[in-house]
Amino acid sequence: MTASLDTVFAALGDPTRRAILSMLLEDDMAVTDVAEPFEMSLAAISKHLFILVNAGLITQEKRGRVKWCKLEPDALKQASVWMQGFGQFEPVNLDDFERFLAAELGEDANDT
Amino acid sequence: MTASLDTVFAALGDPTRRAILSMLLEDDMAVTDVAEPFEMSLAAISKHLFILVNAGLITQEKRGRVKWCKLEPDALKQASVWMQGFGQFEPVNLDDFERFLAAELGEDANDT
DNA sequence: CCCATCTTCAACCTTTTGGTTGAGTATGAA
DNA sequence: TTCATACTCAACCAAAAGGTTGAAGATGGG
Repeated sequence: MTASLDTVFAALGDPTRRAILSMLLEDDMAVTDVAEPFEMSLAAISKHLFILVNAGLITQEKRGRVKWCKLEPDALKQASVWMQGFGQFEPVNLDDFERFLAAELGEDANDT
Repeated sequence: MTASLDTVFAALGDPTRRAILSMLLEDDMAVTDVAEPFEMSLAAISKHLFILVNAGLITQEKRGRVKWCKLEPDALKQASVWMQGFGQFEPVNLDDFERFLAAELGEDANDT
């Protein structure tokens, strides 16, 4: 909603929230399912999700008892444009991304 | 140095720090000159600069009494790659950037 | 209706963040 | 030497962030 650079970058500054975004990249998820891999309470995840909603990075839709979380990648666009003003980074390198994503999930979202 | 996604995104989450980066885009600057436009103490700016150094977003070099601050745009690359994994944003749109930059400077770095 | 499930709310706690002030260090200039 | 400039350090403070727990609100199922 607000989606200022402040709220977007601040939201991205937390590894739990980045992991959540990565998970939602694969599919929409219910709140409980989002929380499952993490070693923290459901309430804590609920707060993280609220922060992501506030940054415009996800939306939530309640169907029945279940609240579905959906990634909204367009919210990253403004931030991406801001960053690219600092350097001509090669546009989209998905190989690099896959590696970073794997590292992120490996470090932050493991439930071992 | 550390330059994890955590530290980079967290550093970018503060409008003062983003404004500093925008200023350094034009030229290297001494700490005192960086602080000048802001309505906060030099010590506060010094701390912000330390956070930016820690995130790898700037480097500092002391020559004589003066400590020069230099932008290190490459530190944004990893974060940029991460973000681009969430959407195929048009690579570099400097027009958009100029507008956001102007808005940022107008809102955050005014000393009226 | 009764119960289980999904999610949030409220109160609380600890740590971090972002700021202040005053003193201290290092350097250059006269 | 003496003084001003450039910057950081240390102590402190208020507010925000990130977590907990227990209770409560919706909703669907039997």
